[in-house]
Amino acid sequence: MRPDPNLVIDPASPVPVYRQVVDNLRSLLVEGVLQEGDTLPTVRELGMELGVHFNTIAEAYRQLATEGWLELKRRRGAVVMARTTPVEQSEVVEQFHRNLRQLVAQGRADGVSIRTITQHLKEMMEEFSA
Amino acid sequence: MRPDPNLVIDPASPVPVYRQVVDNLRSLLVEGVLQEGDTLPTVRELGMELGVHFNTIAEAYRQLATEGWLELKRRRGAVVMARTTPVEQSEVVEQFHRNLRQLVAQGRADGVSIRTITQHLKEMMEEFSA
DNA sequence: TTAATTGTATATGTACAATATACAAATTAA
DNA sequence: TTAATTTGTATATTGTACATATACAATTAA
Repeated sequence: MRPDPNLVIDPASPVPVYRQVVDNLRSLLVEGVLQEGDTLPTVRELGMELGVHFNTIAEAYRQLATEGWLELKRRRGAVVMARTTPVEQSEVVEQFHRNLRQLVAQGRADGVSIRTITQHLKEMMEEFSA
Repeated sequence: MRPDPNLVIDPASPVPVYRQVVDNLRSLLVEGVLQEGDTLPTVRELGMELGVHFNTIAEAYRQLATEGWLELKRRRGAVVMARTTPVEQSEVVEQFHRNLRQLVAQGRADGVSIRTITQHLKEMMEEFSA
């Protein structure tokens, strides 16, 4: 079975397409929407659907394979693997903190109200307890 | 006076340097660390400090000027302007939501624990009520 | 008026993103 | 077993964007 991840990519974004694909899929993997043993669409299928060349998708899959999320076999497509989460490192935490700050700042600058931001942060936290 | 923003840039990051500078400064602007009337370092000063070419800094300043944060005058340097926050738009909010999701996913994939993430999200919220 | 300081404009080298195309492996069907 | 098809891979090419070098223009100060 090939669950359609229903990705949102923005061709106008400064972030390269292959990385948008990586980021989208990583979210689904972390959240468990895509689980061990699931098979992703073929590079050609997903490329067609997103309107980009299949090599761009292949690059994204390779990146996720490097991160330990996927196993790529010829003809069998990309299969989601079991993956052990790395140990928490302070440097990574600091990077996370900086990125979060900048994301919130970007949102506020773009007009997202403090109320809305708070709401989304809260939602995000509640997903964990659930 | 020229407050030193004390920016953190990572030459190894895939995010281009000029955008790292933009993101860092935008945080300081949104948070009010840099306020109306403040003057930023000259492009050559900041470039020297960060070890990049001054044109790279100029590009960042121009970006922030486009966003309405800075006014650039020859010889007078970059001056922080009063800026009216745009009205909240649903599309922007959705983008913010996607970015937040991806940031958290990235963090979890890199080993940041749910506990740590929750802690940072909470901190961020508390900054608003303060 | 002259000199120094600063942002701007243009050109260039380099790296990376995205594609085109040919190839190799694995499955399926005859 | 063999041939055809489906897939990911490898390599080359093209275009775009990042970063720099360098010359220029404007403004301030001496």
